[in-house]
Amino acid sequence: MPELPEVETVRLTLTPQLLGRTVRAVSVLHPDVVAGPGVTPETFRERLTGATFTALRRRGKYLVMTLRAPEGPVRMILHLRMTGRLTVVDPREEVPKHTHLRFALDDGRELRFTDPRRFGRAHLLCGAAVSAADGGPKGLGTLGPEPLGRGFGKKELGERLAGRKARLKTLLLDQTIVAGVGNIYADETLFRAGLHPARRACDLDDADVGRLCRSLRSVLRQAIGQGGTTIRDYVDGRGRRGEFVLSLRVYGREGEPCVECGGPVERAVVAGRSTHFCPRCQPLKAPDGAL
DNA sequence: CGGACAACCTGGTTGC
DNA sequence: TGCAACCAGGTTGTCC
Repeated sequence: MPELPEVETVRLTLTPQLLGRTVRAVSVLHPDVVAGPGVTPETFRERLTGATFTALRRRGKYLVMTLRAPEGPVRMILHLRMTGRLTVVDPREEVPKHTHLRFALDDGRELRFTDPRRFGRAHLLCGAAVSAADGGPKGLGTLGPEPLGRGFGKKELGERLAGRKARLKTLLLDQTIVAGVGNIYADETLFRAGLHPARRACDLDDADVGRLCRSLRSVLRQAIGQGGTTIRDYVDGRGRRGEFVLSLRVYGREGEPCVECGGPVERAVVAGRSTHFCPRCQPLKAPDGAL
């Protein structure tokens, strides 16, 4: 599923293929996937036709594309949700089922957005709305800090978790605490930090927060280095699968031996999500004999 | 604030 | 072989 490392990989692989390219034609094959103030499939097509890609950025799980058009700047904000794919291909390639957007580019190639479950959205902002602070999809405005950002560290994470009674899994999935973490990287982070997913944030000591922060950042960085995680649907902007799936230590490994202690990895529902962990390496309570 | 749950969707898997 | 039930999970919204 596209989480921060997958969206970052899509951004990295699309950037050289899109920067400086001009959109020659746009097809909206399903009206539900376009969104934004007053945006219809017709205005979406009109505003993007003739526009040139000038920047691709990422914020949390959102991909933010800025374009320059004769009528002024345009911003397209995409969220892939669960099964969204964004790829640049040869237009002669067969158009897959559930392709909702097609952008013909001036170099003869084509940007496609494909999403079987149709949860993903392409949000369009034009003119003054591009620079407005409150523009774009709701979730974008309330995002917490970027976990790989320069200012982010143990101190900031600790402040955001301070006094919270909710479970760690819940808070890692909360995009207003920290941006970009989903089910896979929440589980992988907690395993590497040796913290049980159902632990209450307010119970953590200083060292726990430090390990949580370091684990979060190292897991995300390593996953970006391996092109993200492909369980089933995810591919990058060139159609390649993510290799971090080979580095997963608990996600999807229910019943298999823990890579640290050899005990079986367990699965439980925490925060309404399938949650994978090693009960021995991630104890909920301190072992007997500890102070 | 915290937690539970439904809704949005389709495809894949499981169980009978 | 067929078919129904269930599950996957990011986000929003509702309710207690």
